Amino acid sequence: METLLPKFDSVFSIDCVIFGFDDGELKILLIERNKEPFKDWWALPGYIVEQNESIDHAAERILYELTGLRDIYMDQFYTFGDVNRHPQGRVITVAYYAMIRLNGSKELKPVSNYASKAVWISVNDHPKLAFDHEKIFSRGFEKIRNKISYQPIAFELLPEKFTLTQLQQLYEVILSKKLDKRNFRKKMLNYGILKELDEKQKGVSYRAAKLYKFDKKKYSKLFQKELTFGK
Amino acid sequence: METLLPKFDSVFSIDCVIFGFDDGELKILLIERNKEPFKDWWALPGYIVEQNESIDHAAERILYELTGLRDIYMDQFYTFGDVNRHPQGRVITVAYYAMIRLNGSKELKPVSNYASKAVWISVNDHPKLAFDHEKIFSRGFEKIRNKISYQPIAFELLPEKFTLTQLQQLYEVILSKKLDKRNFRKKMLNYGILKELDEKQKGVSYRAAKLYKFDKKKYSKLFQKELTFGK
DNA sequence: TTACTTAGTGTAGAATATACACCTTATATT
DNA sequence: AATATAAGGTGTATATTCTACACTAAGTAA
Repeated sequence: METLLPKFDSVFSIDCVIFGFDDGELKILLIERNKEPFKDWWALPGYIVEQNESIDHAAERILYELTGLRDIYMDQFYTFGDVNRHPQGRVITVAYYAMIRLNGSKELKPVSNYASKAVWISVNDHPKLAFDHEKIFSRGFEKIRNKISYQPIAFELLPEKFTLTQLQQLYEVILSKKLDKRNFRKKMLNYGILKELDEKQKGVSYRAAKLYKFDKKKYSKLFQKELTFGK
Repeated sequence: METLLPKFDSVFSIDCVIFGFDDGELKILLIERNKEPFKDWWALPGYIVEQNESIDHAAERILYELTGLRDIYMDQFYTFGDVNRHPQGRVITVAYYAMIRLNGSKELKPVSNYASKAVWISVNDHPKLAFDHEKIFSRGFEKIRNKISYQPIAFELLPEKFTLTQLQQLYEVILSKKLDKRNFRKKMLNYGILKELDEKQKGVSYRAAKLYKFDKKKYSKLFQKELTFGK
């Protein structure tokens, strides 16, 4: 174990709150640190922004290194800049969230040099986190909870083909409350951004549900109109 | 990697989009730079974050240095981290917005070392800005436009006592559209966050309007309920 | 065939949003 | 005093959206 705390100037880092949905549960990707400080603690995946990369690029890189996934929608949500948030010096971190499809089990890549492992852990049952990562996580969760209320971002978390019940379950875990089935379906179908497929769920031991696809074109038409106060 | 975090020649800065409302116009506070790069250009007020201050503190400090105002509500809205956004090196900037009351003319303090003057300029008619400040400004404007649709933040911009017409004008300039007088009043009064005063406007050459005050207590009760999707 | 489990559907009432025009009141002018 | 001017202030009918609520249909497993 190292004891000497090095001195350094200000550093930028990125931390990622990466959400996945599987088996009715909302999960986040956590790593186990293999370095001081907070060695052996769980933490959000994150790393230093390199000198010649944009912060968006850094976020994508970190996601890629951990999951092998590219071209995932990521959004910056807050920057944490308290003086003492990192015990070794001044580190300001820009937090991003991402939402990715976990089709069954999505294997995680062996992780580079700063983590011994990376796992998907249920948001409702996650361990204590290093640094101020609990704060970052909560804020990220809050962010998607708010966002889902006015933009159906939830599709990012579902497989390409999904049932309305799966969609509703996802809303329910993000919002932490039960929704009415009929009202939910009415509202979703009314948006006109779902395409009904000629296909049904397979491998279930009860009546199979219709599958739907998300219609990206209609989505952008609908939701790029800005929010309005009304006349 | 060892415990030593890499040392980069990176700098954090804060940039502020400071809104004011006066005489029916929405304004922002701009400075004229007296240093290279972008000497003599207009820019958003901003400065380097010091080693031992939080980013929130830095934002407040910058606002104070320019306006002499403290305890103003400021909110971080986005962090800009493109590699080449600053011609002299890597500068990542955290952008904040603030809204302040301009009662008639609010005099600005003589500005410290990085600006020759600071002035209020109408948002609809502002000069070209240095760095990527146009992008920062637009994003900040967008932010308050969205926010005002679900939280009546506009009160920050008005004098303590105001008329409903003033409030409506402010909404109109932020949203860039005309609103219906009766519907606007109905909605605002329904929120229950306005206190009608026993006082009228003075110094106008027509029928004076009733003055209202913003009721902070009722506001927090009402708007701390989070946004919901409904049942 | 029966039991089980989830899929799928409609309607009525409440609340909210929208469209729309005229009289009132205070001041300034003659 | 009378008149002109300019903004203040108000109500109602219609459309739209939100909410609450319960049963039948379809497929699978025993």
